[in-house]
This record gives sequence, C-alpha cells and structure tokens, in this order.
Amino acid sequence: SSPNPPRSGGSLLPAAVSPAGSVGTRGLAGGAAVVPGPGQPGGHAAGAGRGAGAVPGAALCCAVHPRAPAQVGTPARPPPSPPSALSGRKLSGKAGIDEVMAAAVLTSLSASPLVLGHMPATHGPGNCSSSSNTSGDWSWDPSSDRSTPSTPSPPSPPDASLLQNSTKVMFKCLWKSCGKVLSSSSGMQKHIRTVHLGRKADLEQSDGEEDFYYTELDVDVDALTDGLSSLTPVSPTSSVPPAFPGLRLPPRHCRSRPGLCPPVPPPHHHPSHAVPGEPCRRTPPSPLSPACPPVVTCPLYRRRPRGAKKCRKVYGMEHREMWCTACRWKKACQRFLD
DNA sequence: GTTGCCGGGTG
DNA sequence: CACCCGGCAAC
Repeated sequence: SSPNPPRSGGSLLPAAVSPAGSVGTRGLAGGAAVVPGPGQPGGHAAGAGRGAGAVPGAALCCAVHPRAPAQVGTPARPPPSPPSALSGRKLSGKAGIDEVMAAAVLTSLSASPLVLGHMPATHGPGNCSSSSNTSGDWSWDPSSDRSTPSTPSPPSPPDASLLQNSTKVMFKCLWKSCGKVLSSSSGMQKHIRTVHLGRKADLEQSDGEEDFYYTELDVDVDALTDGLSSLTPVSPTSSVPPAFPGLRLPPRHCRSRPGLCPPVPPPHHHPSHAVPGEPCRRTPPSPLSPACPPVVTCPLYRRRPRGAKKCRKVYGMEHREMWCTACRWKKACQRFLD
C-alpha cells in the first residue's frame, strides 16, 4: 500500500574479510565490494545468519534468510524488529552452496563494470541475462539490476572497499520455478512485481508482497573464488538443477516435518502459476519457502479444508502486526482466501 | 502441542 | 464498530 523505504543497516560485513584478500588478486572483490548491499535487517537474530554467512575458507558459504517483512521495511511493516522477532524466519544455516551458485555469483561479480573493463565480452550482462526462467534454471539479469541503493558505506578508499568487502549480497527469486538471482533488492522486487505479480514495473506503490518472494544470499567472495578455482569452467547455460537444499528455509509448518512442501505463490494473484492438481497449489504464499517438488504433499494444508492457516503461518507470531485484521482477531483469515 | 476461528467480551 | 481473547475442535 506504500512504497518500500530504503532498507537500513549495513550490508557487507567485514566478517567475511579474508586476510590475504585473495579476491583482490583476481580483481573480483571490487565488483562485490562496490555493491552497496540493499541493506540488512535492522535487527538480526543474533546475527547468526548473516554474520556467519560468509566464512572464509569454505568453498562457498551463504547465509540465507528469507525476507522478513521488517527487514524489507515496508512502511506498514514494523520497524526493525528485535532480534527475537526474526528468529523464526532467519535461516542461520549456511550449508554449502553448490557450484552452480558459486558460478552464478562469480559471473555476477565478473560482470561488474569496475572489473569488467577488460574482461572478455563472453560474459557480458546480455549473455548472462535470461528473461524466461520457467524451467527453473538459474539465471542472471544484471541488466535489470540497476537500482542498487545508492547508499554507499562511509567514505573509504576504493581499495579499502576491495579489501574489506568480500561478501556480496545477492537476491534470489523464490518464485516457483524461477530462481532468478539479482544483486539488488530493488531489482528483485521489480522482477517479482513485474514478472510474477503482474504489476507495473514503475509502479511505486507496493504492499511489500514481493518482498516475500525472494531471499537474500550472502556470498563470500573469497571463499567463492577459492572454491571455484577447482571447478571446471561452467557454462552460464549449464542445466544444473537449481537445487540448493542448504539454502532453503522450510516453511514454518515444514520445519518440524521435513519433506513437506513449501507453498507456491497465491493462486488468486497468479492464476497462471497455479498448477492444477499440484499438491501445494492451494498453499498460502509463504515468503519463507521456494518452489516445492511437485510430488510432495501437504498434509497440514489438507487437514483444514475450510481455508485454514493463513497469516499466522505465513508471517509467524513474531510478525503478528502483519496479519490481516481477521487473523489478528482470531477470525477467519481474509487475506488468503481460496 | 498446534492451528484456525467461533463466540463473546471490551472500549 | 474495531479490537481482543478464551476456548474449542481439528489436526
């Protein structure tokens, strides 16, 4: 119902700084460092997820935390929630990311204008971009990623940035079978808004819904480059499945029930995305989960045919202020009507 | 134990 | 009327 304010908070944590700055030698750190992250949640749950996200030494470590409303900062949303408020949504796990992700991130970094000046044109933005992503393949769309928040960190020599910021914040679309990755939240929101929500790209007004459909990734550039050094060249069009189990945060109801499917975007918003017969089809739009395997069933969603579960499950108790009024008053949910 | 929400209370 | 919550049934 209102435009998203710029996110607050720092983005690139020095925690991931690699002493030797191996990135610098590769000329990649610059690309990541100069990207002023879209901002981090004001209040992080113990900082576990993000802070620990980039761990030098690992082939590639990511901290992923599905966007919590407060993190996105929609006016209607509450101010930075206390740490505890995010604990339920934050994924502190930083399970290894597969090589594709690593390649994707590197590709992005390589595409940075700052370091691409003399790079071969084979990996230019255009080559990496992909607008059709229904297959679920990973793709990059640097060309659409021009809205990186212009809130650079305090004045610091470019070189310093190169050395200090080895973590790059990426944004992955969680829309079913999409998986698009962008390096700015605004770009991702635009992507979701236009591609998935069918809204006008330039329409500023937003209810923040798109915020729930992407997740944030912290990529340790150092580790990434190191990890990739052992990889054989990966084609951007490589058809490796976008499976990143370690990056996924199961929906609340699935956390205690491994194997349950995550929901898909709300059918009433995207009829074309509703897959008839798909078990999860009627599940509510949980920002916490990516597309689910079509074969998985959702016992919890079946158990209450009258429309059960809604805001509480989607947003969690910690974000009760985001519930629809009905849910807040313990009435039948009016937000996720079938 | 969790969930959704009816029914009823308060202001 | 908006707002809240006890308590219940389904799970």
